[in-house]
Amino acid sequence: MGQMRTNIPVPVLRRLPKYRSYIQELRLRGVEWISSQELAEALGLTSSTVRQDLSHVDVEGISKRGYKTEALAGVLGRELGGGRAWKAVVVGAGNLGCALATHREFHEQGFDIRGIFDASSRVVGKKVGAMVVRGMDELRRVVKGDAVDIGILAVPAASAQDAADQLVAAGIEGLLNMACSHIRVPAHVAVVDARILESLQELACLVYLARSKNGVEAKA
Amino acid sequence: MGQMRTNIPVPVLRRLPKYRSYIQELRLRGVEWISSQELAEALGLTSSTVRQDLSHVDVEGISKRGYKTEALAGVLGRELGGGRAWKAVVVGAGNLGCALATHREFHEQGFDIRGIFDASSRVVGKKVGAMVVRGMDELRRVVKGDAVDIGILAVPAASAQDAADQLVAAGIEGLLNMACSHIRVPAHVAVVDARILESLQELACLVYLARSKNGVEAKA
DNA sequence: TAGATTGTTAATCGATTAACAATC
DNA sequence: TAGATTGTTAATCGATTAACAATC
Repeated sequence: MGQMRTNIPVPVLRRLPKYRSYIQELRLRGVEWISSQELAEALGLTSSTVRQDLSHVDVEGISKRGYKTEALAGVLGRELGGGRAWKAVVVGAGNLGCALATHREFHEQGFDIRGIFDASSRVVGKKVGAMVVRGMDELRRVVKGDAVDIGILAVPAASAQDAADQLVAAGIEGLLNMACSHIRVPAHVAVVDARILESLQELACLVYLARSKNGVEAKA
Repeated sequence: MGQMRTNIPVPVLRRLPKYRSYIQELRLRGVEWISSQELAEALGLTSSTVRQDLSHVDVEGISKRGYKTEALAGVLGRELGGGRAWKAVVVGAGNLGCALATHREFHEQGFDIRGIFDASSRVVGKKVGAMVVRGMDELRRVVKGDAVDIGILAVPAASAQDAADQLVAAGIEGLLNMACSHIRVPAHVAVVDARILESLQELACLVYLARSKNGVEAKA
């Protein structure tokens, strides 16, 4: 089984997917070697940061040539996928929940969506890809029975805490919170906030900043 | 018009939405005052961090009582919304694109989706909420005509760069990239990666870490 | 060989935390 | 008043960057 390192600093961990997607692109273009300098330029980092980051990962570069893209792609895939298929369920069968439940890239990256659930009887029974939306009363059985690791929370902010409680009660170990809402869980459950709205707000701040730097007043 | 500060450190900026959603919840519960200590406990921070963070924002606490939730909610809303409606378009009318185009919370938080576009003639004309999917040939006219600020990129990784290029050519100033793919843009265009897959991977790492800490071997 | 590039150690920078006087 | 809590300054911690010997 692939070894996932557990001692990589979070900032590094967050950059690894960036490296991977860029390396993937390079491989498609037939590029076989890449230096820390080139990687840094492409991703907006310093070559120092790149070399430090890659030192956390089981790959060796070669002086004067850099890193082999094939080796990098392999090791980053193993590192990030954790070498295993993670099982997940989606709670909330609105537009976003359905989109996530059928998102191909999740499956390609080792996340296996085992079901989609919704509290509303109006959507229970609806087909979503190859799945059928089930009621929350079935959540526990599926999570326990399939040994599901992760719950993806795609419900409105107002029901996020309630849905989270049910997932935790069902025995889930990790929660991806798509809602823009603070949820509380016991210490043994990991939570990551997807922060879509927050990303949009960050972007708005950046645009605003860029405009004021250029002395341009806001449009309109 | 609301003043958005442009000199707030990024880590602080990223925590502000967390404060806001929690404060929002407190207000619904009728809580009028909150201390830095209580905020810190609820959000998993230190009271020191909370006070430092709030010092970047135009709000004053009162000794022995803390901060007024109403004042906090107001100032955080202004700070994050930027006091203006940002105009955005969505490119990519797959599940994710449609979900984002009709996402209520975006509108509530001051993001006005002015259109949804797709390169495939098979989906052009499809209804998405109150909108109709348009072809990429109309993108430029809409972006220029409506003075659209932001483009939301919800296309497959393989077409992300191409779609980004078209948005940039149309005159967009900021890009929210939902694809797990590295895109390059001119320096005057801001990009924020939504990192959904990455969040899921981070979560998997956390779950893995928690298990190994507890000496529990991976399930199955 | 000479020059480029790695891996790693040391220096810098910035964020978080601790501490405490001011104040309600 | 006495005690709690802010706002802010100083100390600590960790991440990023610079520098450079090793090496291809």
